[in-house]
Amino acid sequence: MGKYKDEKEMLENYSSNKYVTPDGYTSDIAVFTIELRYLEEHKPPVANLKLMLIQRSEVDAEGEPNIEGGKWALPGGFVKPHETARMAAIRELQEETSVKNIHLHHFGVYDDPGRDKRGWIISNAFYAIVTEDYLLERKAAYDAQNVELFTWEEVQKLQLAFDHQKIIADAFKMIKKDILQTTVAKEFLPKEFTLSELRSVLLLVTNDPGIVNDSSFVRDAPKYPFLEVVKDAKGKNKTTTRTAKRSTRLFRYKEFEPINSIY
Amino acid sequence: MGKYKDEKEMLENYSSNKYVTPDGYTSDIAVFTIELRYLEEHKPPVANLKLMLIQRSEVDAEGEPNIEGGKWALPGGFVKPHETARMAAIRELQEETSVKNIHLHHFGVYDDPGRDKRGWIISNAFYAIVTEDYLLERKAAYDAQNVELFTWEEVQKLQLAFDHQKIIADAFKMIKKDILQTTVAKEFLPKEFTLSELRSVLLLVTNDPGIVNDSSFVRDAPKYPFLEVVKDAKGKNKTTTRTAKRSTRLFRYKEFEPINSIY
DNA sequence: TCAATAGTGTCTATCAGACAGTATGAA
DNA sequence: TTCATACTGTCTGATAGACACTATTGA
Repeated sequence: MGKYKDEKEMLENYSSNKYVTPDGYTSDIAVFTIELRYLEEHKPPVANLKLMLIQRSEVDAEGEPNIEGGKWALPGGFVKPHETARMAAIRELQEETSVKNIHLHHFGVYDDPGRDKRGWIISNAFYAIVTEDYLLERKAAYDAQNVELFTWEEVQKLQLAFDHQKIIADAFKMIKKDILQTTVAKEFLPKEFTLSELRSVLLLVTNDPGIVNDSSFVRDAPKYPFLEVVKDAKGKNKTTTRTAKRSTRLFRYKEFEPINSIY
Repeated sequence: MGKYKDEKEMLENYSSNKYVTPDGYTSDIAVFTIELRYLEEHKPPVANLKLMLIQRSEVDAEGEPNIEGGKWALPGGFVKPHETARMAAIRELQEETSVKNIHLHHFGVYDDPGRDKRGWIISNAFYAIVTEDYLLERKAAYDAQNVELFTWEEVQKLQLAFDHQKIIADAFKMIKKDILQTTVAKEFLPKEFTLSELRSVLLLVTNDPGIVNDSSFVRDAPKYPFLEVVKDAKGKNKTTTRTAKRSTRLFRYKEFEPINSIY
């Protein structure tokens, strides 16, 4: 028989000192936006996939030199006790961009020993999708130098903090895959959108002829099981003229995720 | 100016005591196997997706009552410093099943506060795929009571340790999705396999008519861009009679992962 | 021979890609 | 009227699902 009489007593005597434990548990968030630029009236938008980065300050709150100061990095921070990594990511996003109710997707854990000079620090990587207006609004509130949107090509040229170059490469890979294989594209679009708007998002990540050819796309898209045309009270198709002079149908996503087999 | 003259000095004074840190960082592995049972000679096998669980001992090495003792659980354990969660998973798998070079896929992080009574303990969940013979061999070496293979239906009836019920539910969901959307099915099959063997794996996770209908499947499968027929030295199709009296073609996977769009 | 699995042939409806052509409405 | 975008029509070849049929071989 052991020295504890039951599990309760055993738990009270449990100490994490028995094990070496991590020095920190963090969440980093790759905040994506697709700029849907309506360059001219009554024209479909031009799309651009961009990532938000912040420039780390040279000194911390106490005036000490900041770790990886001056470099560009993903927003994020330490997970507090009684929080999950996801909760921390949501909190950090609110603190840093005042964005709520956002699509947050966990896509990896980064725990290479040596990824952070401060010690054994584990990062949970999420990507978030934010509409452009949120970020533009928010950017004004910041020191303009500190927050910037970058395309993948631009990111590659930057000096990034920690292993964020790797995290960001994975984030772009994942989001491009997810746009094609899930219905996340909806997070980049208004609730009700035209087919040309959807198409401009998809063209960022594929050159499939069925999407490149606009008449094939408009023929097939209304049959997708996860899309539906928006009707008004009288049962007529709801339309807009923001992408063309001729009024065009609006679509929305249904609440359901298809799974597409490779076989 | 701060009290440290450079980053080096600052790092030397960095202490993780500034933050509350996790009490443990672990990896848990959902070890799957597909029993391909060749019930009769010259017949296609019957497939069954099973998960390996271990029964936690009532007392630990020191004779103390073990946390969640007696319950069934995923194999796994603490990540050591200078290890990644993946390295720990590989190590635990070797220690517990002596299995090497196995397909390991990270599919989630479980960090709900309160998921482990011992404190703030984070688990990285992986699924692994192991051929049946590995496990059968290994099972003999264990106390027979301790290791068992379970189907999803069987798992649901068990009392499981920690939040392993949730992790396992996610694991089954993920592996079923991955079998259809990636080429992991190959991990369940011999290097060279017949179409009926592949079909019996796929039938576990789909009832798509193109796979259910055997003649449609054999017509289309040779055209899949990630499959190829195995040729012998003379350029003739390599065959086997393990699934039929008539000799049948062998296939193998090519080194490439297709991505299938829902659009 | 029969039974069981592998594989082929064929029919029909649908679909994909290409592209021509029509509809609409602001300028 | 022109032009750009939103659609519709149509042609052709490929594909999907269904299912009948042939091939092979051990028992």
